[in-house]
Amino acid sequence: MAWQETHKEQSKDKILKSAAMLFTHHGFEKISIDQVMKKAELTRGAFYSHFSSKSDLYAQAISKAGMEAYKRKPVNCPQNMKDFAKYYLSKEHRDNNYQQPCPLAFLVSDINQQDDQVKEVYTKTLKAFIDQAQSLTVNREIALQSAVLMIGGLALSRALNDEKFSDELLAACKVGVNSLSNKEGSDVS
Amino acid sequence: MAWQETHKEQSKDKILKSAAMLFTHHGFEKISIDQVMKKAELTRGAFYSHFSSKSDLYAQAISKAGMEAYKRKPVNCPQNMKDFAKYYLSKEHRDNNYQQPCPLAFLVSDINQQDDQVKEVYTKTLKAFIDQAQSLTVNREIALQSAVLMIGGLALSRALNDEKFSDELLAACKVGVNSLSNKEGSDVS
DNA sequence: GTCTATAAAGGGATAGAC
DNA sequence: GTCTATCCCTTTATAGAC
Repeated sequence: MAWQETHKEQSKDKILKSAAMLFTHHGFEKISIDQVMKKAELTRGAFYSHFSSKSDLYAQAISKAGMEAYKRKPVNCPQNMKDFAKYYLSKEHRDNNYQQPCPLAFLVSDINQQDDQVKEVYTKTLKAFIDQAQSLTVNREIALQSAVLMIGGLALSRALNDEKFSDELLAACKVGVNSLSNKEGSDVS
Repeated sequence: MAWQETHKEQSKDKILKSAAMLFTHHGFEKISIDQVMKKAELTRGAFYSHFSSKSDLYAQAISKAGMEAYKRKPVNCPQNMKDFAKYYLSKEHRDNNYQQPCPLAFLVSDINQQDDQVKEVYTKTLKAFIDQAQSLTVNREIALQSAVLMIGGLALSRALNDEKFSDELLAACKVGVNSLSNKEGSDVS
């Protein structure tokens, strides 16, 4: 028999999904609890039956967004680094055309301002991201460098108001990830 | 005869210096105009004689912090990419031990939430950063990749609550920048 | 130009009815 | 568990004296 969500679990899930999207796109400070609850089709007062604070919501929302994307799932995940980078470093991802963009890139400099619960969740998510990269390249150092090129490249590209420059940056990062993967095996550092 | 700052220019300069440090360390939203003015040893009311809004201050503060660091200055700037990366990807930089850290890394995901004036200033600063990198590596694509490894690596390292992991990430980025520089000339992609 | 005082708005969190 | 109403604090921005 299929899993039945209770009413409370459904509400919490809607709040988390709304929060993940809003926070990722606009950052922690720019989004109010009221906006999150409105998007979840609830009212402010109901919020504290599910979460102890706005910060608690932030941590759980990042966890949900990140773990759904990077938890080991053999099906429906990229089969090599080139595909991973192409998907990740796309203009669509940069231009908010993914429904749930990657919180690692979109929120990277937000995290340092938050409490330890949030930092913990972010750290776990980055580790999952790097595990996924490492499963595609074997070499850990290359996985780390590729992760920085992808997450850092996407984050930087989003901060620019010069589209040509931003495109150039994304392209250079894709080339960088590909050449890192290609050199693997050829030299053992 | 030496340059004489007027009283007004001195005040504005103190405000900008205070704002650059506070914003870079704590982000735009976490810092109030009051905090900036207190650090500059002035009061809130005086603020609007110098700036039209908090956002205006943000743009000018980022510009000051960034341009002082990356405007072409033949003296006192790194002579090769390895030294540049060593200085930039240091634990001291990550751990807030530089008086004026790099706004490109510390604020990267903050910028997308701001108005176009701020994005414009950030874009100019990144271009100056990349020009400096390019003057040390010649090849533009390598300069772009090195910039992402440095800025993205530093930004990511600051978001983690696992110090060993963070150290490992910084180290991998340093290695990455160095191997990019070393391969230059050897292959013409 | 700088100060004190205050207007005006927004948002986190809580109280109590249903 | 969810609702409405509200407390309370912070913060941006402005007014007016000096």
